[in-house]
Amino acid sequence: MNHRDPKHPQIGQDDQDETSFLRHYDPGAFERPSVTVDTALISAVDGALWTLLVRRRQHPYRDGWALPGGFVDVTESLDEAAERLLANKAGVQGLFLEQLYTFGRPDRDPRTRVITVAYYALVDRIRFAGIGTGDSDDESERMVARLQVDWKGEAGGAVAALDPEGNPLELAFDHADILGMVVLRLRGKLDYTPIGFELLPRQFTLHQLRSVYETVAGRPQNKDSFRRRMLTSGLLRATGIRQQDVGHRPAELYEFQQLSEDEVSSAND
Amino acid sequence: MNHRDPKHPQIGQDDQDETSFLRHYDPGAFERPSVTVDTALISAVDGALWTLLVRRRQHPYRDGWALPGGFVDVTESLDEAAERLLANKAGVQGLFLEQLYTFGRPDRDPRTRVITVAYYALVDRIRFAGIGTGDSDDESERMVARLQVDWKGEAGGAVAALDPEGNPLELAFDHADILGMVVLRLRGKLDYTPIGFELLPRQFTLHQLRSVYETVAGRPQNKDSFRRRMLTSGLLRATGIRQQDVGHRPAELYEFQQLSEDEVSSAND
DNA sequence: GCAATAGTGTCTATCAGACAATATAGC
DNA sequence: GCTATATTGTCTGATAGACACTATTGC
Repeated sequence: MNHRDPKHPQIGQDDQDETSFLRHYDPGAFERPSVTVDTALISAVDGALWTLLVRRRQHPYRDGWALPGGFVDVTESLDEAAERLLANKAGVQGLFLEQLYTFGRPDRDPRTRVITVAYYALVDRIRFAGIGTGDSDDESERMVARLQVDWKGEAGGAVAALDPEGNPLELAFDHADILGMVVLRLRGKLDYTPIGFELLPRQFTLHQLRSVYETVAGRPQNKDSFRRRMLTSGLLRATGIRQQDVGHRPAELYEFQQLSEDEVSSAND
Repeated sequence: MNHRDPKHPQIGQDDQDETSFLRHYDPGAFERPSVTVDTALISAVDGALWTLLVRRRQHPYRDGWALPGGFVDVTESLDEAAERLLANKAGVQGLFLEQLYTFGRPDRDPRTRVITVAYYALVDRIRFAGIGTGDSDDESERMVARLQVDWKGEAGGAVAALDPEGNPLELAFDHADILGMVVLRLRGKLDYTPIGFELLPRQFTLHQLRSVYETVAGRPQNKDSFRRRMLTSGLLRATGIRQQDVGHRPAELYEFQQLSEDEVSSAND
């Protein structure tokens, strides 16, 4: 924070007194980047990951598709900005929402320097279906898009987005990179945190849970050991309720439940 | 990116033409946050994690200690800013350097809204010793500080910094939170990425490697299985060289080497 | 009964932890 | 030889993958 760059004279070395410093501060007097928040709202449907995109109505990338986002208000935290923008643009609140990474290539926006703090949010496919068909507060056009993850041996990199018919969409800015990092993050956290449950409704079968894991991980999960792992993890609570009208033996429904350490150890009897 | 907030009129909905838009853009005309980069330079010495701090010479937190950092230049990327500031303040280049998290509480800096993109860098204890005693380009006072991680059962949270005599240091802003997140990140990546090697000189013994792992993880690592895991990982290359003057059977020195998949499989013979 | 999936029990390979035994340096 | 640590080999318990078998629904 000690900086002598003449472009930033207001926060310099020579101020002797705090109140005097604050009195002389002029926030508009030197060049600053803009800061935005962009959020990838992710769901898992039909064995693929999906996200919500907003049609751009101005340059650059006019008529292209972007992650819902916007400027950070000077009075709100980054988390609050992400919450607010997701509520405005997607009409959802209270989702799992976590900061992903900050993208700041100087040329990522041709207008001016824009640094974006990327977030991702997770939602179950039932709520996601409602979001995809609703309207934004600002009436901007929305679309759900399927993520096309074709990484070779070495994982990582940009991820394309396809419309429901399978046609590629033009993604604005570096949003394909953001989506790629979302997939990497999800895969990395899948086995060590309960993010899989955030993609499912409150009650679900073990089969549905495994399907979500396979969708996120991008590879099949062994059926037997997956069942064992989940049942002994202490993260599930059996409801005693079973599926209805499935044409085969109905599976039991489970709920996500974070147990205490005591309960975990006694659950392993 | 669709935003109607009147505080951001320059990037609005109604521009019909890109060049016209760019011509009318005025970057200084509305309220923007400042963006800084702060980097925690981390090393592992004597069974503890250490970092480099810079003495603040102005308000707020005058005479307190801060992570080396500074403003992001409008023409450079975030990674470049972190590289540049680390070179200026610590005189080191070419280290492992990775973005950590972006901290943006509106009140984290009383002067104005400052959003900081936190990075962490890793360095072996030999180079770190040189950095701690050197001088910054801007002649600001530097100190190496030991991280005191006392997390109870639930891990996470702020981490205190102690001077070499063990006295607590006053950390500026939310830098104790940044250091806490660094420790969390290191622990999370330790078993899945080769970050442990970044904390060691080019050649090292398995004992030294295990010591680094124990320092980062904050708990002992089983000696036998650690040796086995490392030797079968394909990440190590035996040099044939042995320690000198150690008063006991000298251990072999290894180097870090990322092998191809073929080499990994044949290394398991 | 048939089809389809849920759920249980068991065997095996792999790997971590524990521990014993041997090797090699300085003194 | 003595001390200290390196290095190797072996045994055991926990867990994942594989597979056989039973259970329960709609039709």
